[in-house]
Amino acid sequence: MTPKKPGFGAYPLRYLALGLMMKGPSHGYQLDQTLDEDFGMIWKAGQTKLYVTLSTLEEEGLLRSEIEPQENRPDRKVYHLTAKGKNAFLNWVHEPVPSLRAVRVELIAKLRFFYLLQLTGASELIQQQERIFQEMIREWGLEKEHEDDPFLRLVYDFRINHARFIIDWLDTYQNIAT
Amino acid sequence: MTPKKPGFGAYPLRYLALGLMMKGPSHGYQLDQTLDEDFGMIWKAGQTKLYVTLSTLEEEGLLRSEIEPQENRPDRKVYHLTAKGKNAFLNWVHEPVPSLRAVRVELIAKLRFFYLLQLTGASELIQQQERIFQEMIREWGLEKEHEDDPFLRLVYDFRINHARFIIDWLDTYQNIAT
DNA sequence: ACGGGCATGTAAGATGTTACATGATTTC
DNA sequence: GAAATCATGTAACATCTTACATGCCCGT
Repeated sequence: MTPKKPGFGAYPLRYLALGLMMKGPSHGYQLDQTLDEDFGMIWKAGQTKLYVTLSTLEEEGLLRSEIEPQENRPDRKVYHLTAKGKNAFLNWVHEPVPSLRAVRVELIAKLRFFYLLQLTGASELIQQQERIFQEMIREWGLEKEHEDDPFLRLVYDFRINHARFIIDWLDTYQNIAT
Repeated sequence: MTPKKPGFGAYPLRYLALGLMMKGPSHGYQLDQTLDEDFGMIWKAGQTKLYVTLSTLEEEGLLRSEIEPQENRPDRKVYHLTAKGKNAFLNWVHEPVPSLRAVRVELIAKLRFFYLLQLTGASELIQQQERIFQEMIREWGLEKEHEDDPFLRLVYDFRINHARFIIDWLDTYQNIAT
């Protein structure tokens, strides 16, 4: 009955689909192409997956659709955002991601939308995100239990430096792109 | 009929389970505890998942089991590696990972096994891995199509530096731990 | 008499993927 | 006449996760 865990794979596609319609109504085939143009380097979704996602989104009330008849071409099913859908997207896009591994795809997708849709609040998002990662670094630094295990020290070292690398990149991004 | 795509979530657990038995036969409950002790900081698997994985592995002929009766305790199902299972583990553990995102969990798990089981070849694995990532950097550097899009430049910058960070860490690891 | 440890699974449910179905039009 | 583009989906399959089932022993 409840979605609970949206699954790592399907999670962003919902929001990518919603986000693409922020510029106006569109139909599956076109969305698939726009997705490839604007997010192709970040995210590859099969065409069919997108259609499935769109149906789901309509069932959930985040989208609504009308059929647009065409001559000499198959009819189009044109979707547009509902208020609920717009809201869901805006909440998502302003929300920092909870983990380092979500940066590569999900956070970058969010930043992409800030850029493409010229949304405000990118700086705030980046700053929130940095604070979250700084807090992780602080907590990992406190873990003293692994002092006897050299392997664990290296793992924590990896994580801490990974987080630092991402924070640095976010700083660079903020300076250049906002 | 064929496994094809093992799925990102289940993939390492198979090999973790096999690897844990390299030290000798063991049963599900114990494996669950060892897994938590040795890999807890890297990987959390529910107890049930492990049992399911063990059954699957036995069906595939990578493990075999005997029941060990106990007094005043439930019987144990003691698994041991078959030749095929041992082989599958050794192949996996020496195989570099294909992507940056697989480093955090999968590559580190492999390195953990080199450490715990005192296997030879860690240096070779690290060097192969570095070559793979260096090749990625080279390819990303060649992508000139995104020169007009400042966002894409930043994304490629992110990837390249991400790969560099990981290569650096691998160097450090190799110097300290091998 | 109850919580925790020991020990193992099954079966159902949720989720994700993709092969296939359809069919007209335009371009080579 | 073959291939690509336009346009959409269904239904089956594969995979993953977890709620639940079972049951004894030990300590407090």
